[in-house]
Order: sequence, then structure tokens, then C-alpha cells
Amino acid sequence: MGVTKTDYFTGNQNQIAMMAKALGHPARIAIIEHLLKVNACICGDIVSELPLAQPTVSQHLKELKNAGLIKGSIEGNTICYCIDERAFKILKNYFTKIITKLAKQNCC
Amino acid sequence: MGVTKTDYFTGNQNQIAMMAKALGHPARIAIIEHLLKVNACICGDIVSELPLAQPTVSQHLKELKNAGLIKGSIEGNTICYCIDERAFKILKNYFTKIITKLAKQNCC
DNA sequence: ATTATTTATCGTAATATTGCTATATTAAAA
DNA sequence: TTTTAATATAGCAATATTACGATAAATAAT
Repeated sequence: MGVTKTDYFTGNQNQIAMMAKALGHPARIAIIEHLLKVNACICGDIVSELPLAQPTVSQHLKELKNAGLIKGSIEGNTICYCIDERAFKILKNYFTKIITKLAKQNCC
Repeated sequence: MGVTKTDYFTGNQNQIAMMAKALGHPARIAIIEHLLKVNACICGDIVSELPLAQPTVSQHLKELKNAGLIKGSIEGNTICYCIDERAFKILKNYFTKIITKLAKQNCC
């Protein structure tokens, strides 16, 4: 059907899945890495960094924003994008916890 | 088009995106968490844990396996699934690195 | 040998995603 | 005010995903 049964899972599971899904495209990973590289909020030059048309990039930015991974603030004519640290902290903690739990396991 | 231009991005970007994509569904997060909870390889009871039909679960398991997130070994009649630690270490390191970089930034 | 159990695969319907062109919107610049 | 620049949105085609019922495949149990 193509429709996900989100109501069958916990809020936490849905949140992690939503953020992971948003990162589940190389263009969006590239956007995040570019935002990290320039080490600041950047206004506009994301399109010229990617081998994709402007509307496509705009769409990817929208998805990252919807998932809470980036923030965008209007700055006159342009929009200033930067990473939303909170989301990445949640992800980092999630995977750190998994590794910690795995260390205590003794199978496989 | 629905087709991702993976050749435009680096191998690392594609790898992270591929793993994130596989985790981008609450059912697959639930599978991972169940594998963690039972603290061992488990043979078969994943289907009864999820509110989804057996072929659907089988499909999700396949995707997790293709992304390298879980391993499955045949054990007679059943199949024994467990988490592949390597993938999760890559993810943990990736997000840890992002948080480290963010700590050095002073914007937003 | 037959039956039951476990998992995978096929086929299919509904929906979502990706990417583009064309166009709208909005603010800055001339 | 007209033009330029930066983003967003609409609409569309191609493809992917999600989910299921039906069925296959393979081993275990009887």
C-alpha cells in the first residue's frame, strides 16, 4: 500500500524512524555535511554545491526541516540554514546506547 | 522520477544514507530494538512481536540485512537474526563526529 | 511418506519519493 | 517602478516503498 502504520509503534520509534528516513538520501547527507563544513549558517549557496536542480534541493531542505534536522530563518531575500543540534544529539545518544547495550551481549 | 542519483555522491555519503534509509521505518526500528531487548540472536519470534503480516516482516528483515544492519544465519528450520555491530558502530561514530564538530561552531 | 512449521518469494494495489520544468512569491537593487 | 535574485510551490512522469494474500521452498515432526 505504501502507507506506514505509524500508530502501531511508539512515539520514540516513530521519531527515530522519521529522522533516519530524512537522512536516508545521499543528497540530504551531503547537505548536512556541507552545513557542517562551512561551520556556520549559510544563506543560499547550497544549491550550487549539489548536482541537482534548485527545486529539488528546496524539496530536500524542506524534508530535513520537517524532520527537525535543520533550521531555516528568513534573512531578507535569502534563507539562512543551519543544523539543529537537538536532533543530532538524540541520534547520537540513540546509537551510543545501542553500542553500549551490544557490548554487554555475548552472541554472534 | 523516484530514482536517486547515487553516482553524484561519495561512497561514504551513499553508505550512511543507505543505512539511515533502512532505519527510516518504525517497524524496522522496532525490529532492531527487539533484537537488542532479547539480548541474543533470536530465531523466528520477530513476526509475533510486530503488528504486521509475516511477508511484510520478512521484507523488512531483508532490507535491514541488505543494509548490513543485521545478520541472519540459517539454523535448521528457522533463521537466527542478530544485530551487526559494525554498522551501528559506523553510525555511532558518524553522529558523534557531527556533535563534536557542532560543539566547535558558534552560530545559531 | 505425509503433515506441520518456518521463512521467502511472487504478484498486486495503494501510496510515497525523486527530480524536473514552469511558475509563483518575495525582497533587494537599479 | 521595473528588474533582478533567491526560494518555494504546482504539476507531472518515473520509480520505489509498504503491505498483504497466495504460494513456494525447505526442514522438522509424526
